[in-house]
Amino acid sequence: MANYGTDGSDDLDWDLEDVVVTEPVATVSCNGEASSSAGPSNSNLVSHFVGMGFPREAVAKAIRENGEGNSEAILESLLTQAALAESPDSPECEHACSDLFSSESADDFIYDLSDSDSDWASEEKVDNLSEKDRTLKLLETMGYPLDEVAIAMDRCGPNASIEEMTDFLCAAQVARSADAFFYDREEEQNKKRRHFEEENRWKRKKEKRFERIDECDDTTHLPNPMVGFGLPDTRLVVKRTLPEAAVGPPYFYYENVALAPRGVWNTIARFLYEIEPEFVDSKFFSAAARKRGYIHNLPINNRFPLKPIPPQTIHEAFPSTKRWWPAWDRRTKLNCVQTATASAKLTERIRKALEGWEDSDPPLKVQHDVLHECKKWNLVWVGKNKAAPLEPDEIEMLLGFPKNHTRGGGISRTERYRALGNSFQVDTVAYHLSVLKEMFPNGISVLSLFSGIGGAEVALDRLGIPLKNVVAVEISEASRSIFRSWWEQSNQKGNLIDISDVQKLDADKLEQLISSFGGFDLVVGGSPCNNISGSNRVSRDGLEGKHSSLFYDYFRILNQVKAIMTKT
DNA sequence: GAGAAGATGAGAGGGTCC
DNA sequence: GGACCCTCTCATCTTCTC
Repeated sequence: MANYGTDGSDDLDWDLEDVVVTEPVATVSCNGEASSSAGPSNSNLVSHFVGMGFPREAVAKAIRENGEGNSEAILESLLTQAALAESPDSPECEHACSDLFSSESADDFIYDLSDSDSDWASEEKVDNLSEKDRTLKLLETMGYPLDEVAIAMDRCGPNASIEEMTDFLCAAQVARSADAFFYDREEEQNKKRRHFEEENRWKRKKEKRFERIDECDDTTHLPNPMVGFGLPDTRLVVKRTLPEAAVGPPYFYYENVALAPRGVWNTIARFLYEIEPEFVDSKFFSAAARKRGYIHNLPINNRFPLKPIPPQTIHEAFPSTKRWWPAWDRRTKLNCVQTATASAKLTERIRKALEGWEDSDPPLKVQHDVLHECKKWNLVWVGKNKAAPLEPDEIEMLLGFPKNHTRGGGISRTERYRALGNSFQVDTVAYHLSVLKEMFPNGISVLSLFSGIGGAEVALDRLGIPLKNVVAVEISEASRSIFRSWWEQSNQKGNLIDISDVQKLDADKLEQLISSFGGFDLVVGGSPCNNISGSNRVSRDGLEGKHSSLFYDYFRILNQVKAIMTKT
């Protein structure tokens, strides 16, 4: 049920709104000649602004002043005109203000007083009060809020008459109403501006789309469902022939977010031998979605999944949540695990929103809002009305890492979330890399760029492929520490070399590494997505962004490795 | 000062309706 | 086919806390 104000202020706002709506027309219509000047050449523009609610004459004037080509300036001018027409100094507003002191209003006060039979109005009691208290009670009985009366008494002094006090209170109310009025007008203007901008945005979008069609179609069509070149237990229907330049050695495997800005995947593919990306959503491998694109030169026949098959639904992954899961939350899979997590304040707001609906489902609006937050932040139900973000160890499980993979060793909770949010989904990657098992029974040498917490290495290890040599390049000290810790704990027999920055990995260093290892069998990595991810609200600059431009280092290093290995 | 917590949209694709 | 709405997204920046 909606709550309405009880102090009468709503009525006041409605009255003012009625006055306001009529004013711009009356004021602007003074320029009657303007309407005829809007010639046929700009009739569409006139219709456009008239459609937004501006008077035709005002539109014509604004077009004359700003020119047809500058629609934003026209809008500004129209908004300014409307604001001036409704300013408190204008005669129209004075009229509106004077209404507040009209006889009708006074009648209301009288009615209130005469009709009052409360104890407050009892003559006997009033007689017993001090002069100040009597004034206060009288004004309150007249309908003024107590706190405002107190302020008025303070400002007007103890000896002020009732008339002086009512003058002060009326003036305060008028001022407040004017504020509300201007706020409303501002809102209305903002609404118009938003509407205008939205329309322009769509226009630009449409134009861009046609421009693109004219030039070349740089759109990447994401498959729906996003199953890549095939899933376990499904018949492979995809056949591909790699360009000659793409054929290994070494094999390479590149990963990034699927939902990149337009043109990004085309550019990546262009640099990586024109190989078609394989777009896969990890929800087909686990209980959480993770839409990623992979470009690789691996065979795609005879892949097999990691065993045991991980939980495929939320309830399989977190059975204890089933008890608390509301029937109206029909999620079976979680959304993409990201680097940030929900705040305690949010989960508190959810709890409070659901309290009071013990015996029935909350209203649809509440359900909708709560579900929106649950999906956005990947919340699960851990108690009555208690939604909670995933714990880091739960995310480790969802992503296919061993329990406590990121825990301890000086790694903070925030660093764990960040590192996990940036990593591979191990089961998905392992499915693609599984074809290497037959080829490298005695072990594999891996150049792991942007290695993070070692998703690729964990996948190879879980596939049973021995890690002979691993050169891991990762800028985050925390991630390097996590990976090295896993390497030591999992009793790896091979060599691990870690390097802190891909930009330090030049041709000389690569030559040195290749000569000591006899070459790399696999170059794997997912370059930073910071400037590509849809979650980035500040610098989604695509492949030219500060972080994501490191893709070109992946390309550079891969080419250098190929060149050096061909030479030797 | 470092780490944690909290607040902050926009862009792109897909679905639905007309 | 276009308009509109909904959903989803490997994040970033500021403020708070210790």
